Amino acid sequence: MKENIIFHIDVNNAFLSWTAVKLLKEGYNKDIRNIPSIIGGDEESRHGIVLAKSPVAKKYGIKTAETIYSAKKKCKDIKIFPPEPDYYKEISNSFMNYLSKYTPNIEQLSIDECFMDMSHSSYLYDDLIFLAYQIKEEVKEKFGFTVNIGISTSKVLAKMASDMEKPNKVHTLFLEEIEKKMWNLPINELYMSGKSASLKLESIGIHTIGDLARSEKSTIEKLLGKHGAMLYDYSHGISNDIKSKYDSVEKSLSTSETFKEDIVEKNKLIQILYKQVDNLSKSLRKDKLYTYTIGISFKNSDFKTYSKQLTLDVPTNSIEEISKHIINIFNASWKNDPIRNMGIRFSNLTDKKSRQLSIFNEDRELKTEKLQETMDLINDKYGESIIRQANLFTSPVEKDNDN
DNA sequence: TCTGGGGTCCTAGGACCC
DNA sequence: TCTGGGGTCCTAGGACCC
Repeated sequence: MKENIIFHIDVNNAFLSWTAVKLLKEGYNKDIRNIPSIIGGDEESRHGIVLAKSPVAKKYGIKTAETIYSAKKKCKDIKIFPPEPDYYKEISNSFMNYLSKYTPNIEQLSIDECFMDMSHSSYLYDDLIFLAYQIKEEVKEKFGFTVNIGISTSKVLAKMASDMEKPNKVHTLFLEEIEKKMWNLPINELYMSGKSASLKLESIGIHTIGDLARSEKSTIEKLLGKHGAMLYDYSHGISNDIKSKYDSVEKSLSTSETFKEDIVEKNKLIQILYKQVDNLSKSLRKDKLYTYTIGISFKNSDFKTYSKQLTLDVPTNSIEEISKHIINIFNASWKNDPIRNMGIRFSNLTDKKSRQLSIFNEDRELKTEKLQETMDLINDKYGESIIRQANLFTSPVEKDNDN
């Protein structure tokens, strides 16, 4: 039997590279990959974090997800460019589409990375490494950005490999290489060993991936539970179970928004919830899905988060019904505190087949669904939601507005 | 002029059942 | 006065990823 061969392909500084390519195409005189630059959200609307950085910015110690405020302190000449999500999606799609010509077994892990299962390709082993170099060059030629390609026999090792030296590199990380190439890395560079797990591991003297690999699995499991057992296995290159977000059916849908200013008015919050229900339930209906569980989450001015959810007996995707529950959940959970960020989430999703219609309401429900479908169609055609439920326009009556 | 948004999975504790 | 044990479902919160 042939061994598994997995490629992990990762775009170098994806958002920044993609914006760089776009700017060059538009005639911009600089390649922003070669200057201290970042892609960052708008500070004014409190979206001020670093989404991607150039290698030069990295040299200043700027990290992804830190505040733009602090990035500016590290480098006062930093150039900041806004993210362009629609453009990124477009370029990601054509990139993935291009890669899929090499294998049908391609698994997109996020907007800028994927696994390619090359096990059943007709290429010979040595040719596969050559092929990786070829793909890397072709991508650069065709799209104008560079990638890293990691090659191994499992997803975890392929992912660890593509993360090694950047940019524009191909790395292998086969089992016999992990001791030399991976065990000397600090523990927080192991995939899925984040801040919390790494800190706990450090506390018992585990500083490198090798330290973890040489420890007792049972000790790690006691410390970190199931997650610990998984990390231990990862340190030995065992496991093939990174799950793909894009291929499988969605397990939950959510949306959330950070406000320009904290909101304390109940009516405003409720209006925002209605808007979120309108949008998110549309995705539900578009995918022909129904949700059992509906929830709201809050982040207040102190950055504390809390949430409340409700599971229904009969799943739904009706804007009317979801709105009704959302209001109840809101009333039962909002602590009257100033809210910085609020969002809703649908989970426990199901498709129509497994759904049980309650017998008595079946007729009415089907009619409502038909109506909703028609409304979605019209709204799709004319852009914005020109037809909406009446309750989206009228402010709910609130008598107790004093506390 | 601090700190996004969209996901997945796990855990601890409570309710409820037999 | 006593108060098992196994299972399922649900909730809230948190860790982790890009």
